[in-house]
Amino acid sequence: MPSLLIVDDDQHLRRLVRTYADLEGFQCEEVSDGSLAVAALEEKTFDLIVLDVMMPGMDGFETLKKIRQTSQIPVIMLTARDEEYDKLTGFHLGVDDYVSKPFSPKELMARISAVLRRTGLKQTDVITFGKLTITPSSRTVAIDDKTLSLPPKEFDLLLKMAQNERIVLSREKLLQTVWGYQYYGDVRTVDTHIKSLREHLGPYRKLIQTVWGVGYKLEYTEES
Amino acid sequence: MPSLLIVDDDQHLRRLVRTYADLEGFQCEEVSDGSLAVAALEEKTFDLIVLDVMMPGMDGFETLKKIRQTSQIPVIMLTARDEEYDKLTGFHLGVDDYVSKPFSPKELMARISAVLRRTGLKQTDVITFGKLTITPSSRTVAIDDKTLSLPPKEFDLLLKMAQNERIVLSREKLLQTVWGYQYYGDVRTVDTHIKSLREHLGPYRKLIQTVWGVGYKLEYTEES
DNA sequence: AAAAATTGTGAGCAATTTGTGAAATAACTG
DNA sequence: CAGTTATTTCACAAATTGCTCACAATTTTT
Repeated sequence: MPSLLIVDDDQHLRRLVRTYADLEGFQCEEVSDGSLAVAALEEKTFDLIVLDVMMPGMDGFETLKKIRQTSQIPVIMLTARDEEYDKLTGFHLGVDDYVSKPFSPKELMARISAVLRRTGLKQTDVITFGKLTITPSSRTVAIDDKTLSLPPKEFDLLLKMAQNERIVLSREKLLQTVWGYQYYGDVRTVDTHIKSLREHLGPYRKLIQTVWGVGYKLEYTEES
Repeated sequence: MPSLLIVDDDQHLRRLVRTYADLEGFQCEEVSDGSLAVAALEEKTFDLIVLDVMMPGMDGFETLKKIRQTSQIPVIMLTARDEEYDKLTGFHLGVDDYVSKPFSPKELMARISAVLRRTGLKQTDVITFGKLTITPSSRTVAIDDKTLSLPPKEFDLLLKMAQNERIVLSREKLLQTVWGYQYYGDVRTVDTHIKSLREHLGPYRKLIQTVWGVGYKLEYTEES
């Protein structure tokens, strides 16, 4: 039962979406503006967000920008007019789909299902960045067709960052998720592992970027 | 008596399939969604899964992807429309067959039998890695045309790993599946058997790879 | 430019995990 | 039943990995 967060200032529209989403068996939650949405995401995790572009205060774009700093949750945008689609693509914010108002609830539901199916598939067995491939089931990393096996912690660290591409993860967060919640060691241990992970990645070391004062992130950029 | 796992959110459909499968003498189990299916597979082994594509929550694709991380069990997919067949083939998930709704129970049974015959052959016949051949029916292993017979546990261990090529199996998992669920012995027993299995495999000892901190896997890599 | 804060790095030691041989126990075979 | 083969446990050696710390390098702030 996937969970949905519906973000719209128009209460009628929220209700409409919710009614149909309930029928499809989604677990719904509604908020009336962008900052509430960001807050809700910090509290809970959702499988998908339906986000209206036109809202007073933080509009949909701003909200999404904020959300994308901490999450890669799938997003479907509601736009007032088709023309706004250009903006959506322009911002590279990772919008999974958009629906123009007025829309039929059925269409929206169909798109929600489609996005969930797509993104569900994306959590595949392999994660790829250019010629670097991570395969969790065999716990191997392949670089330029050569496989190498990393030490457990390094592999888990890489995997965690790969699963959160472009999102900065603090040392604390990494310790929590990779090392486990009851780990009380030195935070700088992460640095040491990042270091040797970089060594192991060779030319792909630049995948791992230091975000000064915050933590690390993995980001793949085309290079030749 | 082959065992079947039926995965579908629609209870009527599950019952329908089960009724006919029982008649054919299959040992059936039913679950209503993908995550339950994954859980069931961790508990028990089945000979085949009948998996509906369209399900709330984890859909069939997602579920299969997840299953494929730990198992190569044969799968028959139930699709709502013929068009979805493209997706099935496209994703290289190793779907053994598919049946489009609405289907006649007889057709489904025929396909189940066919898949079991096919894959059954694959399983009972031989598994090959280069010049190493494992023959479950005679419980022998041939290396470079010389057959050798392994002790029971070693053979089962090798077979289990061979059936999960490239997938890391933890000691716990191996104990569960090879030794049985009610085995309470020392986990390190696995190591001992791995050791003597390696000795028996001679030059093919490198098929069995230690995945530090996790377990063992069997992986065949071309070398000449 | 200096100070402060943060990150990179190398090295040594600690801890964990695995390999291995041997011995004890169990199961099987003729 | 005796002898053989399998299985399991255990202890210790070997290997690998993880952790901390000190100091260097870098970035930011004052």
